[in-house]
Amino acid sequence: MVKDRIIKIYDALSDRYGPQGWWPVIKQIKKGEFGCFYHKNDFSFPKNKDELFEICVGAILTQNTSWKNVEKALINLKNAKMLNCDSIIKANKETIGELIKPSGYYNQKSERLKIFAEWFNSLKKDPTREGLLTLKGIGEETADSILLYGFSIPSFVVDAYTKRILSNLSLINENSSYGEIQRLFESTLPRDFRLYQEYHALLVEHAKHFYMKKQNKEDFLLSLS
DNA sequence: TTCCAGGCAATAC
DNA sequence: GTATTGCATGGA
Repeated sequence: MVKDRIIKIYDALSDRYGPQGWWPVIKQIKKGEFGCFYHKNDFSFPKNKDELFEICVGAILTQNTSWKNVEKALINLKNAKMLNCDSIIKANKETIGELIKPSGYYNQKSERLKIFAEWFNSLKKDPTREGLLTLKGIGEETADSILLYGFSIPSFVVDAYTKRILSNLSLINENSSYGEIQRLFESTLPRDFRLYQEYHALLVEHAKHFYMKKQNKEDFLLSLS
C-alpha cells in the first residue's frame, strides 16, 4: 500500500540523514559577517517578524535556483540592512535587483519581492494558501514553503525532487499534479508542521546525494554497459 | 562549453 | 486544460 510506504520512506530517510533543521536562516558570525545556518532539532523558528520575512524572501529567491546562490543574495541584502519588509517597500527595483543578482532572474524577483513586501506589510493574521496564490510570483510550492516554514502551518511542500523520487519509486505517475502528490502526503501523515518540515527537507537532502546530474548519470550508465 | 538548480507567468495550441 | 518558452546567475 502506497501510504505505508510513505511512512516507511520517512523512517528510512530519517535514519539515514538525521535531523535537517530547515529553513536555514542568516546568523551573524562575527562583527559585520553573516552566514546561513540550519537549526537541527529546533522548531522555534522564525524567532521574530524579520526572520519570518527573511524566510519568505528565501522562498521566492530559490525558485529554480540553487540555494548557494540564494545565500549570496540574502547576505547581500543583510549587509545592506535591507533584509526586512520596510526596506524592500522603500527601495527601488534597481537597488534590490543589484543586491539579489547572484540568485538569478533578478528583474522578475525584485519586482516580486516588492509585491510580496506590500502584501506582508498589510497582513493582519496568518495568511491562507489562496491569499498567497493571488500574488504575482507566488505559485503553489512557494506558497506552501512560506506557510510551512514561515508560519508553521502544516502545508506539505512538493518540489521537483519530491516528484522525481516518488516517480522513481513508482508511488506516483510521472504526470501527477502538484495537488495529487500533496494530498498523498497530507492524507497519510499526522498533521504536524514539524514532520512536514523534516520530511520535505529529507527528500531534498536525499535527492542531492542520490540523483546525479543528467550528464553524469548517462556516463555512469554507459560505464556499466 | 554545456547543463543544471529547493518555479512561475505569459503565451500558444 | 496542457505544452512551451523566457527569465539569469554561479558552480560542476
